Amino acid sequence: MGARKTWNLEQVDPWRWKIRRHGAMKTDGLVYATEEMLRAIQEEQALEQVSNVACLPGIVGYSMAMPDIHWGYGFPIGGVAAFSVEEGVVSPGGVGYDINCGVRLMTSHLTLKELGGERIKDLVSALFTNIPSGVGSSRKDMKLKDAELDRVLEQGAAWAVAKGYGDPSDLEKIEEGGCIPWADPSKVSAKARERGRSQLGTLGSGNHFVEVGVVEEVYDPGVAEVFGLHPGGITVFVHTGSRGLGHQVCDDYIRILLKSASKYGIHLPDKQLCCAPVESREGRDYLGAMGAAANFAFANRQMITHWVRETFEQFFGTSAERLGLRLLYDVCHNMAKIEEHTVEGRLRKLCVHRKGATRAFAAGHPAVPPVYRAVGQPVLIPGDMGRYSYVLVGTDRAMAETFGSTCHGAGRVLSRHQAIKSARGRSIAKELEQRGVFVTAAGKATLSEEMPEAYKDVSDVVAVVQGAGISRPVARLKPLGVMKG
DNA sequence: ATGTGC
Repeated sequence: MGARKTWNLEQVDPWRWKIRRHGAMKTDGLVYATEEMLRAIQEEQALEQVSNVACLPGIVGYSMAMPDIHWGYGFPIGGVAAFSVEEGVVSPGGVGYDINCGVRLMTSHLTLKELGGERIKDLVSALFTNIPSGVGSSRKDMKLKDAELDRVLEQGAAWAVAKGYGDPSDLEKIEEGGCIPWADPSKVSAKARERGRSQLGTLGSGNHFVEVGVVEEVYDPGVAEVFGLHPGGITVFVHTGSRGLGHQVCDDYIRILLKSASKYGIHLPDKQLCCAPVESREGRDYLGAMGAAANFAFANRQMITHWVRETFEQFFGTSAERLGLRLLYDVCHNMAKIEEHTVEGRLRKLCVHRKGATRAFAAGHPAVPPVYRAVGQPVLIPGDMGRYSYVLVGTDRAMAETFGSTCHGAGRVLSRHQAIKSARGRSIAKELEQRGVFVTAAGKATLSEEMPEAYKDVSDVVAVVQGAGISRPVARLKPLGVMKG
């Protein structure tokens, strides 16, 4: 990656830092972080990636980085960048390998009392039995035929609901209603289809998880009430994406778009930023395939939600309705979407890339479900498995400044390799149990890779987006039991 | 993230 650069960062306020436009940059970079966080970020060369993104044609506003920024393929993880639809580009590196990786949260009528003692262990074990997880996990009983897979890729979560996974009322509580309408299954390669065919309804590995938790603290009682969050209430997080299908789509289109730079005369400071004009054939094809992979991920989370409900029904011997297991919301954190935003007083059509960043639309926005429109979009921020997670809400400031975007999680501080090294000779499961969190994982190295110290303290990340005003805390959740992939 | 790296 070359010699480490000394960054000329200009502090705007305690939460914002500007990278002044230099070299081939077409706009400034804007990093949301505290001074302390910035030191760690600089060592990772993620800031060079923020500058590189600012060099791409048609960028509108700043090349931004959220406080959970770290190094990624081409674009940093935690990156937000918007491009003009007419003159700008779309880039697979700006979305990431796990297309529509995202999080959903369920609330319930259950309280801590009903999960006391050893019960949480049995519940997590039951989830582990009912939801396929781990690297290469598949469902042998469901190898989708091509026509059926096409419907998944076109309809997303609605396909799953039509098949009996969950309730039609779930759909209104998913970003985009759980369906990217411009998805084009015909742009998804045979190889990607083959990988996805038996993986629908599986969790995957790494930081993907199902987590049973409890509402520990409410910061905004009014909004929490609207979201159905009450202190002591049991919640369930589902974090997963588009599995091998989305990975293959990304791989396929990186290969295709690597040829677009010379064809369209785009200067790339880094080949990993390969991209094509939004309105070119290659650009439209990628968006179509990406939308299809996103719909696969929506269907995936919907199916897993159904099995979570079934597991709770078996475990507590009563219906999911009586348990009140209702979907609060489902957010995407690896996506590029065509959205309209007001820029310098003018309404513009933009291709907004959020890679490891969450949409955080404010109250009143038509894309916020009617039930939440008066308060704003729920923003789901999982932390590491030992500490806590947050629910935030979108703000007007986010609309004005970040194209309605905020952070997506804690962000790594140790690489997977470093984490494994530092976990050697320890039992991460035992350490977590001492902190009151029961964990189980499909992969042998997963618990080491995912141990709490491998991540920033998510409360520090949330403090930055709160301080900057681009989202507002509603509640903090504590994990009780986690099933990892 | 990933049928996980050359």
